[in-house]
Amino acid sequence: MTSRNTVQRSIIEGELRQLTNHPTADEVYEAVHAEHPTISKATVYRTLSRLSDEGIIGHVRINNGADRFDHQSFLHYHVRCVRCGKVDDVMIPVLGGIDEAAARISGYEVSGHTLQFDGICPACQASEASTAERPCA
Amino acid sequence: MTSRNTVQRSIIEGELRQLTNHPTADEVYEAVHAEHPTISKATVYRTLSRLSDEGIIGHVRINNGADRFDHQSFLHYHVRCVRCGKVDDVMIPVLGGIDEAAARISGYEVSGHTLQFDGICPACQASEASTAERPCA
DNA sequence: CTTTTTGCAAACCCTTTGCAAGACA
DNA sequence: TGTCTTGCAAAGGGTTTGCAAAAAG
Repeated sequence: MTSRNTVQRSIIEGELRQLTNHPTADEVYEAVHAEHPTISKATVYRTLSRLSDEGIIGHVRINNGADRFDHQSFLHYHVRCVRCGKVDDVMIPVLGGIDEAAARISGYEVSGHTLQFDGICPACQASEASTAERPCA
Repeated sequence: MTSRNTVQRSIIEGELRQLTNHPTADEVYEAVHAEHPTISKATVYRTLSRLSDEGIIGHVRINNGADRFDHQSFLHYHVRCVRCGKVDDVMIPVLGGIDEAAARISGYEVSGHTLQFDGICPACQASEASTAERPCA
């Protein structure tokens, strides 16, 4: 139950703090691995999972794609580009009272919600306008 | 581009219409396979995907779990039991104007959104109260 | 007769797990 | 010490794909 401060843990958390674009576990692994080749993928997955369970980092579950991790752990929403897969924050106000409404209607004991937008990011909009169909960077 | 009316397609669609509990593709396959053993899993996956692309059925992307398909294709929300994995409809009103708000703030061209609640279903609440920790039916 | 769809099996992506060795408290 | 964490590799769940044969229009 007690979480230990291992070398790997602080490296992985530190790396996530640099990667502000909602990296996947695998992207975190690549970054970590580049500087610390001995750290394994399993450790990165396990550590990110622990950090998010402990509320230290955010865990963004994405429809249709790998889970992502977030240096910000408070509740906020995301939009995903259906062309290039990029994920950005959407800082609209948190939906107040909606969990209670859902609980009332469904009979579930509701603990939270996820809201995800789908769309086309500015970069892909631009490249679509000019070059017909090309995935953006 | 033209979608053909194959025997498999109508069997798969018909089966989904019977299964009103947001089955996974694999659950649809099991049901179809029970009566039509020659229909392959790949066909079920491909057909469900086509039907939902064409707006004939709904596609429910679930955080942390297999995609599900829905005999209802209009926009509505879902709640998922974190204990047993059950998925139910949550018939609260659709969030009006929220896509536009998200678009304004993010710069994305927003095409839609997904809202998913997490919680504990009535059955699991009951079994939790009595028998501590046991997944519900 | 042309194009889509099927069935099969293998491939694929993302993630988790068993286990023995190693690190932390 | 006693327990948690690591690294490795293998397994796992869910889904997609290449291909040749079959079916639809």
